[in-house]
Formats: sequence, structure tokens, C-alpha cells
Amino acid sequence: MQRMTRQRSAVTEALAGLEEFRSAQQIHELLREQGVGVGLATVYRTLQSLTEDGDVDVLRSADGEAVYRKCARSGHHHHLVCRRCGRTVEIEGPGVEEWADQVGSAHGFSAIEHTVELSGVCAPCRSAGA
Amino acid sequence: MQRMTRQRSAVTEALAGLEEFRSAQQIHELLREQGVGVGLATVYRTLQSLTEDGDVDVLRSADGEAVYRKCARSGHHHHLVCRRCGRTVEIEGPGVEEWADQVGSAHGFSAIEHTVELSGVCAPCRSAGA
DNA sequence: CACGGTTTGACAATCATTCTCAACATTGCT
DNA sequence: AGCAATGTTGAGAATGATTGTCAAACCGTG
Repeated sequence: MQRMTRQRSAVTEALAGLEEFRSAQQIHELLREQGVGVGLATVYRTLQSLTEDGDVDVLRSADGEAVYRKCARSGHHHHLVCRRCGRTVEIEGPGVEEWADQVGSAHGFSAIEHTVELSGVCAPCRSAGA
Repeated sequence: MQRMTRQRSAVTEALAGLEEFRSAQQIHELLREQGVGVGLATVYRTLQSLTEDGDVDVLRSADGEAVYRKCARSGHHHHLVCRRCGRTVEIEGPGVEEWADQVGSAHGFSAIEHTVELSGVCAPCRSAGA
């Protein structure tokens, strides 16, 4: 059973107000700044729970830290992240799923799962920067 | 300048004798079992160095631990890993690169990079058991 | 409002990875 | 081979994210 507590809604709202991926620590810090007292362990637990429910996406930054973001679309999808500013676009991989299954079974694998993440430099950052 | 030390070649050889992805800790343990004394920090440093040189692949397991494997092919490639036994097949993504670039530029992004990893259950594992 | 299972939070505990720095090994040079 | 210069090593400390602990606070229900 899932109870709606002050802390859980605080984390949910914090995510709702965020467009980009943030680490559990950053979210904890953010809540603290807003004067909302929530324990760090609770933030971790809540994010995990939300992830399991499919309400947030989780992926790993280059240094292995887990970063979270609310899901914009419900089904399976991938991300295109700007390496400069972190701007994120959720994308679909038409054909990627099929390709994954094909390649998998071609090698005798079943129950194929896949991870596809794209990164690049977005237009604003490109014109803005060095 | 890169010196060839007993430790560096030990790590390189250990990787050469391995087919699947292993964590730095596992490689360290493996070397220890073989009676080759190599410090853990050294294993980490060496793996990092080899990774930078493009001689080994690195990816993150589900729990965020970094795992390494020697590169079988030189160019860009992806992996299909068995979730049961760790057996790994290196694969090409015909069209994946193009798709990535297309999607990227469609959203105004440039300098697109991508991560594509597949996992599944290989035939031996599937027949072997529950 | 009382109750019982949930959830919380401060803090300890893990665990992978990196840092520190003195002792040591490798390479280039003679 | 002998030597100096400089990259490398390793034991252990340090860091940092994440998880575990467990008593106290809390939520939804009867």
C-alpha cells in the first residue's frame, strides 16, 4: 500500500518543477533550500519507489551517479541529452525495438532489453559557446 | 610516456584471458588468485589508462559498477550481454548510427554520441534452467 | 479517536573508487 | 653495467553515493 505523505508529495512536486535530470542529492538539496525538510534517505527511497512505479526515469551519469527525471511520456522511450546544458528531449526509437529483438534472436538470445541514450550539443549551446 | 611494468602486463593478460565484462574488483581478485600481487589502486589506474587508450571497453552494470573488457574489434560497436551468465557478443548497429544522427539533428543537436547496449538471456542459459 | 502497519530520519555501515606519498622500478643515457 | 630522472606502485586513508537500522512519528481506517 502506498501512502501519500508530506515527503513523498514534496519529492513529486520537486520533480514536476524540474525539466532535467537531477541526482538524489541535488533533489534533496533543492528541497532543503525550499525550506522543506526531507531526509536524504527518504529522498532515495522515494525516488526508487517512483522509479519502480514507472513515474520517473533513471539513468546513470558518466561518473556512475544515478540521476532522475519525471517521465513525460508513459511508454518505453529514450533520451537525447545536451552535454553542455543538460537540456533533455524524450524520443522514440522507431525500429530500434525491432532491431534489438532481431539482433538478439539472431544470436540466440531471448527476453531482450535495451538501453539507448543519445547525447549531443543543442542549438542554443552551439551558437552560444566556444 | 607509458612504461611497461609487471603490473600493467598482468592486467592486460588477465583481460586477454577473459571473454566477459568484469569489474575492477573482480580482476584484482583474479590476479590475486593467480598469485600475481597487484594493488587494487593499480588495477583501477591501469584499467582507466587502457580505457582511455581505447584498448578496453567500459560500461556500467545495473547497480552502477564499472565493468571492463578487452576490445575485440577496433571501431565503434555495441554489446549484447546475457543477464544470466554474462556471455557477451559484440554487435554492429547498421543504421543505428544514422538514426542517432538524424534524430539528433531533427532536434537541433550536433556532435551526437550514443550509447546502445542490449541484454537478454542466451540460449544455453534459457535451456539450462529456470 | 484509537490502532496497526508505513514511513521517516539521524546516523551508522557499505562499497566502489580515488587520493596520498614514500618506496621502487623502468627507461634513456653514458 | 651504472645512474639519474621520472613514471609507477601499494597500503591505507579519504571520499562520496547509496543502503541499512530502528525507534519515533504518521496515515488511513474502523
